[in-house]
Amino acid sequence: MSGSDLFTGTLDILILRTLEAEPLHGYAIGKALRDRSAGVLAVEEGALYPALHRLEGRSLLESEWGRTDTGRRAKFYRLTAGGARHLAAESARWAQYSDAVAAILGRSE
Amino acid sequence: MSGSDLFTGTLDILILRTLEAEPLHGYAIGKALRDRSAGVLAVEEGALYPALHRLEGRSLLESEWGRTDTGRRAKFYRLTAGGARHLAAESARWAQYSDAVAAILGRSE
DNA sequence: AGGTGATACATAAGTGGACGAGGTATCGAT
DNA sequence: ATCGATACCTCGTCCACTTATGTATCACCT
Repeated sequence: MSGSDLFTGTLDILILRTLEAEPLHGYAIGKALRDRSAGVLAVEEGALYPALHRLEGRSLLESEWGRTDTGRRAKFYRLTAGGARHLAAESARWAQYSDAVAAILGRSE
Repeated sequence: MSGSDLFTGTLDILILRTLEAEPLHGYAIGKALRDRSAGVLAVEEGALYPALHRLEGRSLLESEWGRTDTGRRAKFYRLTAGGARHLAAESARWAQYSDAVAAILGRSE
């Protein structure tokens, strides 16, 4: 409970969503999430890579080794059709869930 | 993965928030959350009671045996000062986090 | 030449919360 | 008398996340 950890279960959707626009390699996904959230979504590597393997194991992602712009070796992940479906479903579930929590917590204004 | 399970870490705040208005007993807390969220927040008893004990162990809650309106024996939980502080902090963290997730997921736009 | 920091991947041990399934007991209603 | 709802509890299991550690390459600085 370091105060900056993720709420379990959200990482998968965040990854899938990040890959919806374009294939990216793992490290770039972590960086993208951190940047786009101004540091709020600080994904630890020890959570990120297992998550990617997990998602690939469920065929929600596919991977392929390649090279970055700067010529570095990296594994690129791409969303599968199943992954897109899963993202849509889980994304809806998250929306419903966070609305419910917000309703309980009450708007802070 | 029943499709209605909680996102780990949110249960504590939901409980604390529910007790902010008035002391309630465990079973009533679960029911309140389920009712106020139209069934979205379905708290299993196997998660609820351990959570209450956990929170009491951290002195965020205090408990006392009593009787319900209908005369049934029940353990009533009350928010402590520390619990209120914890709720405020974690509630803010949740707001920040869910906003970040919403920004990534890009809903409502 | 050596050191540092960022990039890029990976796994292992440990923590801890939620689930599922079981249990006890009381009460009102059928 | 049994059933469903109320009200509590705990145990085993699973699994996501943390922390720590490891490999390796590359740019940059001194």
